[in-house]
Amino acid sequence: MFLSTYDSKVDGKSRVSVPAAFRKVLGGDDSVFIWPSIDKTKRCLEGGGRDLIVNYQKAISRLKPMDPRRRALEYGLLGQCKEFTFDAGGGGRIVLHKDFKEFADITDDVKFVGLGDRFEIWSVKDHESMARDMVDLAGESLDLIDTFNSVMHDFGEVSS
Amino acid sequence: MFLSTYDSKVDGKSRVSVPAAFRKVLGGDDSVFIWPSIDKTKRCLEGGGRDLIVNYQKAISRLKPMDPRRRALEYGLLGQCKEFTFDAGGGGRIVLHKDFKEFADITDDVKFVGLGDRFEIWSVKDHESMARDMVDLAGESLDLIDTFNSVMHDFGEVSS
DNA sequence: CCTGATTTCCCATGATATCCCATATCTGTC
DNA sequence: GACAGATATGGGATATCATGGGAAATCAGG
Repeated sequence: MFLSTYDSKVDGKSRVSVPAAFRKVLGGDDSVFIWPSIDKTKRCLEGGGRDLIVNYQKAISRLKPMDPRRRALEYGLLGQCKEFTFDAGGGGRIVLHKDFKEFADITDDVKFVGLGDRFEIWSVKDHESMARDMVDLAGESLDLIDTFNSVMHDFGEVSS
Repeated sequence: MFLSTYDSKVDGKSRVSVPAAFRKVLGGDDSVFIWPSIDKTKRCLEGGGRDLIVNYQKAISRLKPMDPRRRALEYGLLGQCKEFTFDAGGGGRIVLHKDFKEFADITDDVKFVGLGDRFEIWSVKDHESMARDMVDLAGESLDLIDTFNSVMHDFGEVSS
């Protein structure tokens, strides 16, 4: 699981080091998959491992071929998602392309935010305002997981 | 998987360079298969590897012989699809024939869009308007793959 | 058979991506 | 606190890719 938040920085050659903890999650794969978030409320990049993209592709391929939403997801996800191979001798770095940087307003300092099955890459400025909003909303949402946990406790513990 | 979007250009001899990343997906095969899209809402070319065309042929051959849709797919796909061999010393280029260029309104600058098991080739002009629409709709369709992932997570963990 | 058009093969070049190495910094263990 | 290993960072060398152009082979028509 991609967890926690890490600082990193984009250098003069557009290289950025993926946090070692995230690289461990990738299980030794020598590349990572990153795409501009298609959630319109977020101006950040999203990333994950090969399995995640394969799962997305499978999910998309199960939709009806002529469904406009299928096509939208194909283009918005697969058509934008790019495989980045780690710098062979440079310790877990990838080269962030110009259009990716521009999309997320990234110039130098960035935050990697682990979200479980994937992570996000934010400019520090946008991350601050976003995180402020999220913390407020998280405090108001605790009851959701309490409810979720009690439901799972009733059914999950019994069945396993 | 064919992923991401790449710029390319058709030159004065109708040659266009297939992006190196896509050529890697083809696994070293020295040709690629391209056809005019049979989806009436798209004016673009589609492409893929040999396996894809073989799979399409198999899928089509499973339809009932007298089924008009089978014949439509045969003509629209197999009857239009052409095998393009890469320029032997010219770095992954193919020669795009006149009728293919005309179908997709391609003159010079093009976009290769990876969609997982296949890719599309668009004129830059048509791609822009199409991509604009897709990005909007994609953001509203995220719940489709989130639902899929949560279902797979529930059953995947249990079975593994 | 000849000629012109078309297709395929081949080569060179500049820009960019990838590879590689060294150093600085951080983290965990004793 | 000292030390070793892991990680992050900076810079340069090399390989790859995309592009343009010409030569040679093949095809089509008279």
